[in-house]
Amino acid sequence: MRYWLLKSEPDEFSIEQLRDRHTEEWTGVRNYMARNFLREMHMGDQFFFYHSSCAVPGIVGIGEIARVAAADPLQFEPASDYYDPKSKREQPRWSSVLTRYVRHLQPGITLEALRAEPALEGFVLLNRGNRLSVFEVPRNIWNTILKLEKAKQR
DNA sequence: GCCAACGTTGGC
DNA sequence: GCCAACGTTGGC
Repeated sequence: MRYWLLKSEPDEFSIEQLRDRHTEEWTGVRNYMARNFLREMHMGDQFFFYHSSCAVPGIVGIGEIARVAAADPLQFEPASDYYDPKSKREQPRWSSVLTRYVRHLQPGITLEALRAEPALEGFVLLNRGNRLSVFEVPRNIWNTILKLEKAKQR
């Protein structure tokens, strides 16, 4: 099993919405590196749900992959912001996975707190200028972040 | 709202 | 295939 991080602006789609709907198609990824990661995901892989471009950015919860990548339906919807007129149905350019809610982190781990943790030095998320919205989380980093969550419960 | 970082586009 | 211009992301 592999671990991932998925970013979303909570104004667009939040962890609360994923909790309420149980599952949701993770659409709208329009970057080739991010898309390639989506295509590597397996059923049961877990991911950190990250809230970006908001008052307190950070990791807010955990989800899992409920279905492997398939054609992102929005690329064929002319009315969608994510419409891609160059994508062909015979060979779709963009992919989406089905995500399922697992749990909130309690408490969430803010970007500020992540940056303050020496063990996380070198984690892609914290790299200067990182804009990728989908990437892998190494197992040791995953475990470190879960330990941080536990430590903050005391 | 600013701006650094960086991916993408398109002219050549 | 190079690379300048442009657009987007995302923290602050």
